[in-house]
Amino acid sequence: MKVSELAKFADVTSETVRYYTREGLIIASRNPNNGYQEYSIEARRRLRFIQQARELGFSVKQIKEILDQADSGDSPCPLVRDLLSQKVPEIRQQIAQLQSHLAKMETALAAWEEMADGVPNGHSICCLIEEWENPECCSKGDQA
Amino acid sequence: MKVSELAKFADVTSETVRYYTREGLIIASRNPNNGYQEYSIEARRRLRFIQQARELGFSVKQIKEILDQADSGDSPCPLVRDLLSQKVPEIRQQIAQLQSHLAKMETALAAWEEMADGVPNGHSICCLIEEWENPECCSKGDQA
DNA sequence: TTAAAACCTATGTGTAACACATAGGTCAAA
DNA sequence: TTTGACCTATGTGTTACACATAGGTTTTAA
Repeated sequence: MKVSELAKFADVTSETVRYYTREGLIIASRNPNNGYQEYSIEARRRLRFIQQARELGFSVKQIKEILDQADSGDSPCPLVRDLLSQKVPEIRQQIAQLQSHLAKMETALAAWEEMADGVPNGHSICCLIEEWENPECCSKGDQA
Repeated sequence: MKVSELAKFADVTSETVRYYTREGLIIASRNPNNGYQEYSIEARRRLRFIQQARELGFSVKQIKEILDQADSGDSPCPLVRDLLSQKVPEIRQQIAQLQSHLAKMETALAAWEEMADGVPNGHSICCLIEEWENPECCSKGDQA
């Protein structure tokens, strides 16, 4: 199958297929008549594998390592387990950070409901942001 | 103050200070004797503002818009509120996605505890990933 | 049959927010 | 005075593609 056929099959763009091919994650042969890329059923399986691994949070580089290991005949499973258990605490931290952001943003938005819009006055740009950790400046008539 | 002094003050690298300066978020004058960048107290305030806005999840580009608006004498507060209320649902979705990832990863890791490492066998690369949505293939002695 | 539409190719650029390297000028201390 | 720590500008690398360009190929429709 050609690039766009494989792409449609996996619901990605042709660019993505070409990218994975360039990076060596998918192997293609050449149609000698026109130089087009030719993908086999095997390529389709690999692309699905790549998608699942991406969904699990692996980077393209890491997936290449996994595929290379599998291609060389070794079991990639220990590597996969290793990478994944490293990733779990990272994800946890990302979630915690986002939740903290979200809480701050919601607090700020709620506090700003009844605050007037300050005009920049030389020592303050936007008190909404500058005082967002203790939003009180604007409500005291501290405007320009 | 010079680049590295400002950087130390705000606990960022000199590169970051230079980057913000290049992008026009911070304004510096030139020391005519040696061509060095000279930052004022005002620059320090702006840098702190930038850091707080970044912590709130604003992009550098958005912060530039906010600063430009403030510099032109208009209140940036409506813009800030607008951007922030757009951001809240995005963050929510990011959190949901990460939590879904995390759950999948933890399920997979737990299921893999007792599974043998499969060796790639032509129709499977790493069943840990390929079957991670219903992890059962490996436990059935489905190895090479 | 032919011409246009739709595909393919390779190459290069852009994205976000910096980090790092290079090459060379400047300044403070020993 | 020399050495080390600073500064300058410029260019490259990062991630995972998307998009543009220029040109060859294949398919479809008039």
